[in-house]
Amino acid sequence: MAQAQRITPRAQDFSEWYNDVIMQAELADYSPVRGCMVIRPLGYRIWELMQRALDDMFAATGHRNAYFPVFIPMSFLAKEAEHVEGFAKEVALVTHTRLKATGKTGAGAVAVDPSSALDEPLVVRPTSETIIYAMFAKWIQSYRDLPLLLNQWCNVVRWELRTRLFLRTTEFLWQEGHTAHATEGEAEAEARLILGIYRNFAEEWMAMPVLTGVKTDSEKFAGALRTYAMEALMQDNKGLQAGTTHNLGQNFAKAFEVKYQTAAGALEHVWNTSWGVSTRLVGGLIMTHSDDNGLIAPPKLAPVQAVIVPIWKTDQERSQVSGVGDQVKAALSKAGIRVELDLRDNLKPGAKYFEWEAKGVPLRLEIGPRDVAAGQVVAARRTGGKSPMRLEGIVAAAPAALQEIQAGLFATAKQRREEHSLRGATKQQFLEFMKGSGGFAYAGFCGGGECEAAIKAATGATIRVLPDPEFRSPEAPKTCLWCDEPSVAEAVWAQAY
RNA sequence: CGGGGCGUAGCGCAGUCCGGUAGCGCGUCUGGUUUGGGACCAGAAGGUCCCGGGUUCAAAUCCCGGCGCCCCGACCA
Repeated sequence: MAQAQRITPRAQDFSEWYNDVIMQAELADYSPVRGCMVIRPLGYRIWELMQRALDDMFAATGHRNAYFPVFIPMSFLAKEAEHVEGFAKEVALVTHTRLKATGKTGAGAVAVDPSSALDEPLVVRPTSETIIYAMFAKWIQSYRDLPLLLNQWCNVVRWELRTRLFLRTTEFLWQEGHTAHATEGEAEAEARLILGIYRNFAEEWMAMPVLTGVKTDSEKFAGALRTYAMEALMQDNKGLQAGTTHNLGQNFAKAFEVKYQTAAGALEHVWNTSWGVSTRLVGGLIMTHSDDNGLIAPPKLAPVQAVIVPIWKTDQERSQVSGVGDQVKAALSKAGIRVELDLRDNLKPGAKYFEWEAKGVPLRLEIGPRDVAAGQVVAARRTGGKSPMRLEGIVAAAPAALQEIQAGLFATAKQRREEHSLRGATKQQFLEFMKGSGGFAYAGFCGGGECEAAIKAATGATIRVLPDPEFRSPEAPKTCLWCDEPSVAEAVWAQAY
């Protein structure tokens, strides 16, 4: 009996499981360059579906897309003090513009042409605040030019020491929104608005429950006044920062002289925001839903939402079930479902089941001679369960099943998160929690960076977020988890990616 | 950047300790029989054994030096 390669079970080794799922679902592959990955068609399709949904939401709230260059003058990065410090250790530089042939063969056939050194090296963007606000300075003169609401979809490079497919790669894809406003209040409202969009996207499209809130100083974006984030809990009970929005205050406006004239005639610096989500979301999607059989894609983001697997013995049966398969495919396709009909005859049906399961397809429709005779298909859900589905009502029943799967994934993930959340713990309980299964621990925080650092040193856990009101515990904690001084805010702690 | 593991056919591995002409499973190709949960038979193709140097009559195997990748920790979305 031929057995394809198995996926390492989650319980045995979560990291290996994660890599196995990606490889077997053919979402991505390692590149010849360390820390970089190739996103394969199936993985890229998920990203495209994410892009489309988010892009529509950005557009609906008045944002427009633009594109800024990948190369940034090195001097730009130095203009905002905190920002440089944050990124200096991980920027890639372009220092030369030419190679030359050496006349040798093999690896030494080309070499850097020393005469082509750039006077000022170019930074490969790790993020685009500097180049974008340099341009904003040109474009913004009057309060009539505000707000300026831009977004760009692009790649960025951060020279990470330790990489993981989708979660942290040297080059990754993302969107970065950049806005300029007349007042602090408007910038603050923008940062909160986008955080809400991110949360909505995570919950409604990814079926991934998130906590939202504000980051502490030690975790905020380099150069920001305040950073907001959404945080999700993965199946290994580690937190994942899934998106951030920043109120940049006037830090960059001052560094890049982005000024506007008010209605009263005064000259003032603008207030900026920036915000982003990346291909890391694909990693979050994988680690939220998938199981030991492979990927589970939430229907709304599944590249293939339904696959039809015909089953036959004789040629006559084959043409019969294929014919019905064609009809079902056409009908579902017309109903807006992304559907495939798997007519390969070199694989037995069972082999196809395993393959499509590994690839995360939410709904499988099996059609055999007995089903044709009965006027039905057998509908198997990726999340478990098989049941007959009448052919006549299939254009309604299939979308309904997909909706149920989508809702079920969210409910399951949310329940798991709650089961791995600890509220009102003592210091001792907290330590045991972090040493044990881990998860989100809610506790009082004195606001001191020393306590934050001490807890990180002791447990590896960091404050993921000071949660927004709707996520806070019914009763506010009165004292700091670590030092017992009065608590200034409830904090959510977790070991995180 | 430290610790661990690994580098042999497209993929997963054995062979390395103890040197002697390159193996297994899966996949691929051809033909046939199959198909309601990973098909079977027969045949075939496919390898700079990570790279460089050394020892030896002889190196995947021993010695020296590199490189790469994965996993774990410190730093980060």
